[in-house]
Amino acid sequence: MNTLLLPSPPFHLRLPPLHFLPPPPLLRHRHHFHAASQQLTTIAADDHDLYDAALLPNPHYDFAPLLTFLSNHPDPPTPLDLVESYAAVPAPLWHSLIKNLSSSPSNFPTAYALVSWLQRHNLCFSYELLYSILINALGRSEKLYEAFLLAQRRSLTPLTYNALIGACARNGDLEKALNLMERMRRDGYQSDYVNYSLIIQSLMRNNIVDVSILEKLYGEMDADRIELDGQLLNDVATAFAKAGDVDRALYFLGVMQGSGLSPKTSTVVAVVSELGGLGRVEEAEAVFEELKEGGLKPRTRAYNALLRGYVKVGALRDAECVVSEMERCQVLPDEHTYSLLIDAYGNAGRWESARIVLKEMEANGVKPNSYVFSRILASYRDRGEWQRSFQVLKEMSNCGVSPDRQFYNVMIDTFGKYNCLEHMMAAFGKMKEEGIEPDTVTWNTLIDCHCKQGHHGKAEELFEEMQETGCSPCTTTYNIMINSFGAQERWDDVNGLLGRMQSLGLLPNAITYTTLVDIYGQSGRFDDAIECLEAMKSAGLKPSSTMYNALINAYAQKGLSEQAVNAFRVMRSDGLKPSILALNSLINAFGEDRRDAEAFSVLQYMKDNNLKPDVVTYTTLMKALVRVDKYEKVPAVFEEMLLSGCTPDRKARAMLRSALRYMKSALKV
DNA sequence: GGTTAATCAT
Repeated sequence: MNTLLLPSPPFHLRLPPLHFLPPPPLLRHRHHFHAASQQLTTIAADDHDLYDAALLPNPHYDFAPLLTFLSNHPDPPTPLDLVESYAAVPAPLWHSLIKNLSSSPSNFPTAYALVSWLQRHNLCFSYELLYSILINALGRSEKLYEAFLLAQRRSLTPLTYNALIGACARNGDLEKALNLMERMRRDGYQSDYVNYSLIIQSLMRNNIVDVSILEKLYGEMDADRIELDGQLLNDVATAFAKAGDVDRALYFLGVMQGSGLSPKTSTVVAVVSELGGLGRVEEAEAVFEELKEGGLKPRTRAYNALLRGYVKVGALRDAECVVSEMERCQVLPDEHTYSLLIDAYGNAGRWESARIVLKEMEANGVKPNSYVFSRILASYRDRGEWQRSFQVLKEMSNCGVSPDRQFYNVMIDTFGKYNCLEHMMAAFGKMKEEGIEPDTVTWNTLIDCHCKQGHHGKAEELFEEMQETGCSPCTTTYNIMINSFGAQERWDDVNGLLGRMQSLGLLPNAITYTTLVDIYGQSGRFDDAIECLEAMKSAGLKPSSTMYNALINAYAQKGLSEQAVNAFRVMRSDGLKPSILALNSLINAFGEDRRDAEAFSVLQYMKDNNLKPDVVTYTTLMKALVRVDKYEKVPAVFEEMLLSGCTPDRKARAMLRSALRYMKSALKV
């Protein structure tokens, strides 16, 4: 796993101007971190000779009699001469033998018997290492429960901690892995870098990366000065890309380049895809070009990532170019390629072209499936054209494709988001009629849409029904219900939900805490709100700007400008950048507190700090003026908004109109 | 590979 052993890079990334970032903090001490905990992985990497030696009949030691004896008599006494014949075996040979044995699940009982035997006769050193080899092997063969049993028989040491964390991460039990890591840190040990890789990989497995967890992990790695090897750098870069922090991801690509490592294609693809998703197509293209210049042939997934960007910004010509380049390079388009292309035509209102793509798809032997149609439906939903649902459904059946669960989930969400609760419930009924079992996403969508329309009673009924039909609520479900009970100021029920989460072992996430801050803040319970903020910090989650925004907003709406400013300061001292959202709330706070001059000084602050004021900024400023009866100053603000390139929306125009109305009535008097 | 939850102006 040493970075020096990796092949030299086939290409060098030239990155867009992002080199304002500080030098890599994690690479300063790469040669200093060699905790005992790493021995486990070191054995795997470095002791090939010994490892092989243990497989073969050893010139000095024949283990066969011992192993035969142990598999027949797991519970000795062992004849003394048998014990003595192994007294001089060097420890590394035992380590290798156990590792070799436990790599095959059928030999596991023998491996375990051997470890117990060695300990009983005190023939080896570092039993912790032996046990961690066993735990590690159990984790690799999906025997997490057995791994825990084995670990719990003794107090946890760095070696067993690491083996157990690895076992959890490999088996997708992220929560247990994180809890163990936390305990390990509290006990004063640092975790193995391999475990950081395994945990980050497990974090990415469901494709949505929780930024707070990632930030927390990265903070620990930084604090512990964990060495970032090639694998971990790739994992961290990919995770940051998938978490939406593409600048961080680009930075780690740069770090790899600087250390002479080549990023994996999958890492580059994740970055290109994320850049595309953010509409940063020039950068996406630049990184993609680097991939090609390095002599690597991009395949379908890489092209799809680039295509995503062009579709996102509506660059239809560029999107078409990508597809023709794929043809030229004989890279076969897949369902994803086609569905992106269909998205692009759909977004441009070119339904006919989209239909042609569907035909082409069939002609090329890629059968359209529910996935493609759910993408089409989602893009209509995002543009507000929920009526198209029926058309998509018809088109689908023309192609002989039946909707699957996820398609129905999108459809239910589409109707729910546009106030069509009857259509939504009808779709839900049809889904069940067709024998498709609703999942947590289905129920969450149904419940949340009812909450959003203010039908909290129905939402609660659905929450009960969900459980009656045997579908277990997840963290998201609880977050939705906490929000609903909070809106109704049912504080005991909110606590009831939190208690149930805890008894089920569901950890509150950043959204849970933010929701709590929001609902407590909105109803003026600021002490409770701040308590939640503290609880989040002590749970080890990094407070997000969203959370502070919720708090600032709550103070703002009550006209408590001093407290809002204070919350803003605390946010800054936590190292969070002021966002437009937070500053708009601050303007609102001053406005509601009749401090219009200060509201305008926030506008100045935005301009001085290269933050572009938006429609909300100007609308809130106009409101601040109305609040202090300075109607005559409103039109100038509206004017400035237009000049700064903001398109006024309904609310902005309404604000101007009401100011003009007040002016007129003031003139009459 | 697609779907769900929290933050700004009437």
